[in-house]
Amino acid sequence: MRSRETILRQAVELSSVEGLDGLSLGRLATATGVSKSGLFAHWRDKEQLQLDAVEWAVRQWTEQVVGPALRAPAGVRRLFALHEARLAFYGDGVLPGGCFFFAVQAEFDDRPGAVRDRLSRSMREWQGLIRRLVAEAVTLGELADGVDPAQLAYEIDALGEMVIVHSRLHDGAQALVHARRAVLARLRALCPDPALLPED
Amino acid sequence: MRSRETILRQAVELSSVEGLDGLSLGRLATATGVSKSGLFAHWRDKEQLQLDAVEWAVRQWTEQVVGPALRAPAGVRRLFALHEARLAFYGDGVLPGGCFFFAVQAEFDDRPGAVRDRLSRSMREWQGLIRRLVAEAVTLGELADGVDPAQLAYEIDALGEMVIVHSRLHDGAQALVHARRAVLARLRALCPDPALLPED
DNA sequence: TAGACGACCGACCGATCGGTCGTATAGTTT
DNA sequence: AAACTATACGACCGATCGGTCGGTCGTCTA
Repeated sequence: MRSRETILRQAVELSSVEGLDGLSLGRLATATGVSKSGLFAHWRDKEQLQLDAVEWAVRQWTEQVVGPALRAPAGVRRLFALHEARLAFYGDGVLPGGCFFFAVQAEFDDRPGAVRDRLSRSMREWQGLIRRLVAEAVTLGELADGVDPAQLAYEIDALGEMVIVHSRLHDGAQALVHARRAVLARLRALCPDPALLPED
Repeated sequence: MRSRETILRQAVELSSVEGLDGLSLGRLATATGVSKSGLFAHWRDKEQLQLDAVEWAVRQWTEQVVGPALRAPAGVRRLFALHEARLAFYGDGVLPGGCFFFAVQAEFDDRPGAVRDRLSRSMREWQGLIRRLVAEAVTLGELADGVDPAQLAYEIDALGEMVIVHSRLHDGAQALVHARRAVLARLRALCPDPALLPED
């Protein structure tokens, strides 16, 4: 039996090009060396496979972005570590993780269903994580009082997310630099202790 | 003959849901009251229709976002006016303009072709416009010297663009407030003359 | 060793896709 | 009134889609 893992990875890779709904089960089958009906032995229908593919992608994100960041010291350093881990994930580029999420959420945000619900849940968790780290940094006194967690979380998320758009159309490396500098400058301006963050 | 304008508007509207490539010519035909073969009397093939649909959407953007902003006084006020016009365009929501661009660029950025080229050209022009307005504001002395136009343009564009993502998953109105406040605070920090920008 | 079972296959189904073609019709010209 | 032209139509094409079905083969168990 071809490993489920292999098939899901391949599904995510194909979906980052042709979309999760535009993903052809026939092409996925030949790409993984399985017959099309072989796929239906593992998944009831296309939607179940889509859900599992999203689940797999979310796990990659959690393991490679959230996990490493949580190992950084709590406070503003952990917040910036999360931002940097995300940029590193995008910068790798080999894994279609970044563009997968970007493409798929744009594809499904207008269409109700289990896939959209799963995606929006994961996005809400991501937003909540950033907000929580901001609030934590404020509590620790590492960010100025009066910082609105929701406002700052929006800014950090936006500055990181747009790397995806820019990296395709312009110079991807430059977008990463811009995204890093923007958040770094923003945090340094709000952080009483300059030693907690890198110079540049 | 049904007006080309009507058909293109309908095409953009449908594409914002099912994607520009996933757009079904059959559904577009019935939605506009034209037969499917009637569409082929106006456009050679699907790609030409897609290109015209993108062109139509770009024109909407130019007329409703770029145009009004350019009527504001030059300098940092024009820069902020551009940001506000964009947010207003997204906030309207009736026109699927915002999500159309977002969905379509995510759909085509991996697939070479005339549509992708047209989209990336228009995005490059958009980026260039912001950069030019930043540089202009610096020249007029309305922004601090040493401001990197490319860096600031990235930030303004990112903070505005993410409204699209957030408005679907969370509270859209709140995202608009966050985006407006973020850019306003950033510009006020760089602007020697506080009177040029609104309080909040 | 008999048999139950899960993985997998090739062939096939109805539906829908983009696109073509012959024809009917309305309006204009002669 | 007859002839011509532009426009749009319904019917149809091959290809591809998601999904089903009958059946094969290897493995594990009683």
